[in-house]
Amino acid sequence: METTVKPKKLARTSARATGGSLSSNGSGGARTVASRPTLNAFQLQAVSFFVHAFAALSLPRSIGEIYGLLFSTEEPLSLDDIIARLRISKGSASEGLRWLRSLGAVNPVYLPGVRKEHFTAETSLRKLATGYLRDRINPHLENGPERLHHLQDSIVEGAPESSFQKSRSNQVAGWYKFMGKVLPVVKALAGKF
Amino acid sequence: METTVKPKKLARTSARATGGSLSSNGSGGARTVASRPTLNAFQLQAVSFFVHAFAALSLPRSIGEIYGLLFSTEEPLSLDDIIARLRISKGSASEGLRWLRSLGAVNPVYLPGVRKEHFTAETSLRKLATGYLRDRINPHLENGPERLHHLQDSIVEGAPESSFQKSRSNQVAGWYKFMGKVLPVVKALAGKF
DNA sequence: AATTTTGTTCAAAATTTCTTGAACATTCTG
DNA sequence: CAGAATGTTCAAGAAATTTTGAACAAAATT
Repeated sequence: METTVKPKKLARTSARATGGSLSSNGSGGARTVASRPTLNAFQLQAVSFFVHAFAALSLPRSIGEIYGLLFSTEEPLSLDDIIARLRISKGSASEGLRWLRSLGAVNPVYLPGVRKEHFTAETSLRKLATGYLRDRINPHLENGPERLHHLQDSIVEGAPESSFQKSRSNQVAGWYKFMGKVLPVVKALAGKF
Repeated sequence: METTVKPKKLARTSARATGGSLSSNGSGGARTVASRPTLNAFQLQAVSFFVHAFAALSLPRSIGEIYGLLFSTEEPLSLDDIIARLRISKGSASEGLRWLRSLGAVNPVYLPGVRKEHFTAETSLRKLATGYLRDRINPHLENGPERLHHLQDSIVEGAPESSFQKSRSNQVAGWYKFMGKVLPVVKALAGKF
């Protein structure tokens, strides 16, 4: 009957196989510009790995797939390469690439004489962490001071509960201070990897 | 035309007002055990605050609401108190409370002579962070070594791309080391708030 | 033991998020 | 410039998650 607590994502149904229809190719990857729509064993593992890892951050599978493919491929790949290899739609690939690019998780590569834009994966943890914090965490922290003020302004001076409420407000203020302390440390540590 | 990048959640439609139908009550909160279904200004702000904050972690709004209510209420509240005040279903309240409890974000309070289980919010950042890391992050890190091995095992020794693939594997190994370094530091810093 | 109180579970409904695919915009090539 | 190549956008469909509500289980009271 499973009486144990199961704090995962409150999920109940959940299920979306990592598989799909990614064909594997004995060995070959891309050559100069790549175009053959198969993944080698390493690429398959990498895609699976990053789909899982990105899911931990509640990011869509397509983004994990794209990053995993680029991470595991030495040659720069174009939008069409990605579409052909991962069998995802143009729309997903385009939006996914944009997201990764804005984060700094993917680098454009200029290939002389080649029209299509090509990309490789950024693997510097410092850059990845910085980009993620900048795009996904900071936006939530920025209006922090304002939100804290809202909280403080809603306290009725003199009311019996005001003392309790003030201590809670201070608690929140402390959390913001914590974020201010911990984020730089994380970035500094990330720089070493 | 907004040509600027907008890496948020890839959301396009999105919209679910924070408001809802939480009635505000001039001043009064709960008395001893609470049961009047209104929120004071401070509680309203707190609920809004935590719904927003939890959303940053992709957690459902009901969980943010419950934690926000408990955080902003001095008296312990029961399941029915929460339902009445937040106007959410029994199911949501029950599952949300279970999730918060298993994380350690909510503490059961024993009130002599009272049947219903009552709860207060845990506000120690150390406990909150520890619980979150334990329940949401560690599970993803635990099978890390195994996943890393899969990656390494898929490398074909001697193949021209094996050198590249090995360097990528090492990259991943480094990331796991980073997590091993940074998590303890975060916990240690959290202890001070 | 029957009844009431309290809390959990889960199928169905509501909502949100993601993917697709085709239309559109833009840039390059001949 | 016309046509082709490349890439973006977004409405509609598909899929996943969250919420609801009622049935069920467990514990306490009479």
